Amino acid sequence: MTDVDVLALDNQVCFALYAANRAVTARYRPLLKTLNLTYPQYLVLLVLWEADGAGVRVRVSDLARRLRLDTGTLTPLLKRLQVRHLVRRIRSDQDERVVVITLTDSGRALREQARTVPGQLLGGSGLDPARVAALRDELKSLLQSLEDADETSVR
Amino acid sequence: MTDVDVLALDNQVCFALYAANRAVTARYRPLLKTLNLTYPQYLVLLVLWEADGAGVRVRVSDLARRLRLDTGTLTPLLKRLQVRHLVRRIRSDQDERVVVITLTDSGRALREQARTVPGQLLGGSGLDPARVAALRDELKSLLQSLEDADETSVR
DNA sequence: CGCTGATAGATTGCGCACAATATAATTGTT
DNA sequence: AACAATTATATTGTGCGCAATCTATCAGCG
Repeated sequence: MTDVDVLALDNQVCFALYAANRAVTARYRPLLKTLNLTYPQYLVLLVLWEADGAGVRVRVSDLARRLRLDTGTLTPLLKRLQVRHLVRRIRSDQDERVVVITLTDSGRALREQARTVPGQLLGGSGLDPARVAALRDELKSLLQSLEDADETSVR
Repeated sequence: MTDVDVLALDNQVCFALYAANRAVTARYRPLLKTLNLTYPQYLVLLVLWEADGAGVRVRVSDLARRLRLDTGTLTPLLKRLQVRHLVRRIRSDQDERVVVITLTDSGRALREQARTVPGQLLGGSGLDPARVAALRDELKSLLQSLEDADETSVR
């Protein structure tokens, strides 16, 4: 492969990622609109629902690590969910630096309405589930590679 | 598959896409920082550089179509590039609704500095070019499927 | 010509993303 | 105990990304 090809490939794959990501979240938008949620808010709730079922306490930093977001994104997002009484933000007694996020009953109840969301997405798109799963695994692998590289370069 | 699996964060392609996209653009950021560009600004310039070489006029709507962005994103972005004298925004004489975007000499010159950007990205990450190319093709195919579905649903 | 509908772009407003910085609490060290 | 370093979250500011709305222009048609 020539240098030119490598340069072009970089641009192509990054743009493909950029465009595909927006196309997919655009596909989510009308579905989540019925729950009055944005896509990042939905992701936060996915983590909270999962932890709630397992009886695990979720701190802001847990959400940050799981979703690869920082507090500049999460704090205002969580405040908006709090205003809507979907979550509570409670400062920990043991360590007063920590804020624990818990679901309210409304937040817990929203899970039932959200159950139908994933199915309506790819199900209604005529996309091959096996190919989609393979793509997901490639993306996870790519993410892992990038994060591993960051780790080692920092040390 | 149980309901729990469907809502599990790790099982979602969309999250993999979302996280991988941000990881890749984060990888671009320090490189583009040396040119004082953001990733969307860089994408706009890629289109302009390409059209400039081919002697093609680029309208705002051309950028919107190519990059899948709307004017609410593009207009302020282009104004910022204009303030920095990288592009000109000229309203067409033939059709006064149209705004044509042209490169200034500085904007054209920036292309040389940008040449080294892509190679440093995935090339320096020890990722297999063939796998990256396959990923690009899958993403393009996904994007195409989603856009085709939108087309038909509109009619 | 005057009207209607379509088209191109701009504007406003909201919600992310993220860098940079700040604040407060905790831990480690001496 | 005093203090430096670390950790957890919050705040501020900038730039997307997109929905909704607006203005101006153009094209078609009686």
